[in-house]
Amino acid sequence: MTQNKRDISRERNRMALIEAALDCVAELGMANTSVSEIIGRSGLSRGMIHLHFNGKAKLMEAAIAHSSDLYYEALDRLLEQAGSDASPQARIEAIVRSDLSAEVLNTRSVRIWYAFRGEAHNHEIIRLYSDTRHDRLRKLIYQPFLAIFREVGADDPAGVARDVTHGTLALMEGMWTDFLLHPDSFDRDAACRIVFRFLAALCPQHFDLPGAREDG
Amino acid sequence: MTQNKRDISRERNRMALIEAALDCVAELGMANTSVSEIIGRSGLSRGMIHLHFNGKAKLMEAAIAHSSDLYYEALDRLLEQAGSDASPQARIEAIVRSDLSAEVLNTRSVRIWYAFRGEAHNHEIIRLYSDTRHDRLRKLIYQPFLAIFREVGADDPAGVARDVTHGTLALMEGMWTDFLLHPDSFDRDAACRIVFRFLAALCPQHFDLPGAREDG
DNA sequence: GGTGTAAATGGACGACTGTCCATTTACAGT
DNA sequence: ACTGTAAATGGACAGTCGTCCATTTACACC
Repeated sequence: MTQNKRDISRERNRMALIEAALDCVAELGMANTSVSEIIGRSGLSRGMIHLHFNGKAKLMEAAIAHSSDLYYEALDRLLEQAGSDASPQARIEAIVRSDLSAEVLNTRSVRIWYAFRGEAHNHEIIRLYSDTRHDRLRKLIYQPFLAIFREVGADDPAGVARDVTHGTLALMEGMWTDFLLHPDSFDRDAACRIVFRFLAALCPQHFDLPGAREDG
Repeated sequence: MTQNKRDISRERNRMALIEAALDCVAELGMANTSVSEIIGRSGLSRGMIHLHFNGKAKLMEAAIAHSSDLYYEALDRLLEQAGSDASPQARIEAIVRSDLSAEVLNTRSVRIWYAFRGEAHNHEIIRLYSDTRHDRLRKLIYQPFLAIFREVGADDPAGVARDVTHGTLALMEGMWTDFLLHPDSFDRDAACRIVFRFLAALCPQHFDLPGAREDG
């Protein structure tokens, strides 16, 4: 068998350390995440971090990688169940709704994400994962926008799609920040509505929200 | 005289500690900002932090307060020179341009801001200053939007203005994040253009950018 | 100039940090 | 059941953390 009782135990302990580290970051922040805290939460012994990761720094790198994986998995799951053969506007809507859903955007995930990013300039790896995540989301949303602006015969569909993609990502980023600072009063529906109101104004034929454009 | 040589020296040292602390946060992040580092940068002696602030925690609180003041001052200065008797759309434009200008948004300021906010949930004071800053910006931008949507006779001008204000702030927030992660490749003009493109789509009569709306 | 008082110094202090290794434990293969 | 090997333990270790205070310095007032 490829999975010994040993290997299973090893892998389980490895993951326990990563999860404990992420819990720690979410609750206490980067500054207060110590080896002792992580060990205490995992219930394992002190030497495990050095054994599995060769030090705290490498553990944190594994933690950011895992955190990124969790984000992708949740996003993919939601997008898959939304259907991939939908219209461009439906795909964009699904992405926005997924990115702002409770499964992807919650207290734990947002705190971890901002804690890591607050230290991005000190750790190459964090920047790398941050960029990868951003690029992937950008590509996912750029294609449908490009299709839309080609369809309506825009002068420079690629340019417009690029700008609108950039703006839409910035909008979602801002909504994440809102959630970080006020998780209790945050209104997911309102956040979606505002994003769609902006998109409806930019392409009323595709996101036909009544009253999106109040002027003109 | 109200300002002794002593008082001046005292105040100068106090500020030196705050500035050193902010430099530290900007360069090393919250996690690596230690008393020793701050002292080293300020050139003062170890006991000064306890003497002036009664501990590191209080010094950091003073630092976030000072950082917030710097933001307001720079923003006010730019808005004042833009003129306050301008049209609603000109005022909004001035706010957006100021918030994305080099004076307000630079490597130091953005790193400090995100470092503090990454730990917001641990420190009541940080959340307080973050909220205050956000509220102030929101009010500054809400009024002109309200004027615009009243002027065009929107069904629910207050509601629309609220949503558009929310979205515009989120957009700017997203642009700040872009700058944090890629200060070298960040394009201020492009960032402004994208914000205005979105606003032009929402109210074409007021932000008449050619080609803002490609569809409809 | 002498004196009182506040500012400033810098080292001592215990607590805690992350690393690492000698030891123990437990599973896999024979 | 025995043995070899990898996993896991938990304490020792040097280094750094933030706090605090006895001492020195320097200014303001008389």
